[in-house]
Amino acid sequence: MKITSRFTVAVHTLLAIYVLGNEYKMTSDFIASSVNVNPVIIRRTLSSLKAAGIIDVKAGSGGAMPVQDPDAVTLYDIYTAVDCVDGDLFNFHENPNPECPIGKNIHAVLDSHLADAQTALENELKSVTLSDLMKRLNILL
Amino acid sequence: MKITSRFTVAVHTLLAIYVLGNEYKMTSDFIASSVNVNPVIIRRTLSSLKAAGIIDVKAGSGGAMPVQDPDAVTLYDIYTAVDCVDGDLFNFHENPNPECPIGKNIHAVLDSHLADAQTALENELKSVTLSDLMKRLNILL
DNA sequence: ATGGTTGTAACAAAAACAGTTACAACCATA
DNA sequence: TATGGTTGTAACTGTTTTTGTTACAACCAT
Repeated sequence: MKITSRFTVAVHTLLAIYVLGNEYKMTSDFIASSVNVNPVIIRRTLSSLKAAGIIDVKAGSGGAMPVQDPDAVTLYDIYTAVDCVDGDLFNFHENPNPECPIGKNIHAVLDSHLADAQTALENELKSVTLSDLMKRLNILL
Repeated sequence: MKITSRFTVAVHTLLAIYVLGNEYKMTSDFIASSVNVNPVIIRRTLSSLKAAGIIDVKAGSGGAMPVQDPDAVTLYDIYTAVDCVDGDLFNFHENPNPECPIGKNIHAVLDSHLADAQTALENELKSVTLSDLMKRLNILL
């Protein structure tokens, strides 16, 4: 089980737009060649990021550009923008037996702990901004 | 994306064994009817939990029983026992373009943050023991 | 020896992801 | 206003992962 690569592709895409956007026109073809995937994958990613209000994409003339300040965009925002997880992170088996004392109470016993774990993950993602990544990237360049 | 139900099935299975094990013989059929899945699913779960040293399973005569103290078994132990995640939780797209400044450095920029998020999740799972769940369950019964 | 059980292989079905082709809609600009 | 490059999206394929099922040999207390 892994969290879909849509997430890291989206981060990669945003870094390209925010860091290289002044130098180059950021078309889906350009970004696709940096990420090394099919341009359609990038267009889908751009659609999601646009719907989340993080970037803008010019139809026709082409090119993606920043909308939000990179300080305001966290990894969590990107993670939700590309729908990595639909609601609960942990999967339950359906219809446990209500006749059984365990089956009847398994949700009551487990749910809060699983929610805590998911929240811990998400809080960590909220603590990192696009701006943080850009600073780190600039040191490496 | 969701974490496989093998995990919650395994927790359910262990609660059954630890809480009802004195009253009933815990066969795969018995547990399967509480969880409401095919008995083979439970046998596979029991195999994993046995391999992790948490329980013992009697072939032939049948029945599963506790080995480890419930205080010593955390949700994380169960999570790893059933292989919810193989190594990294977050998936990367393969072979980003090394000619591109972003592609070349995307791992250096992202990896540690993703590892932190994964660790936060896992630490939360480590903080809950089977014993905690049993106490909560006893209140509800 | 037997009856109920485990362990596991083999396979089918379903769901999620990833990748691809195709093409209409769009728009700066020549 | 025609054009060339681009986006947006539908439709489809292939792959992988997960889940469910049947089948049966090996096991063992009685």
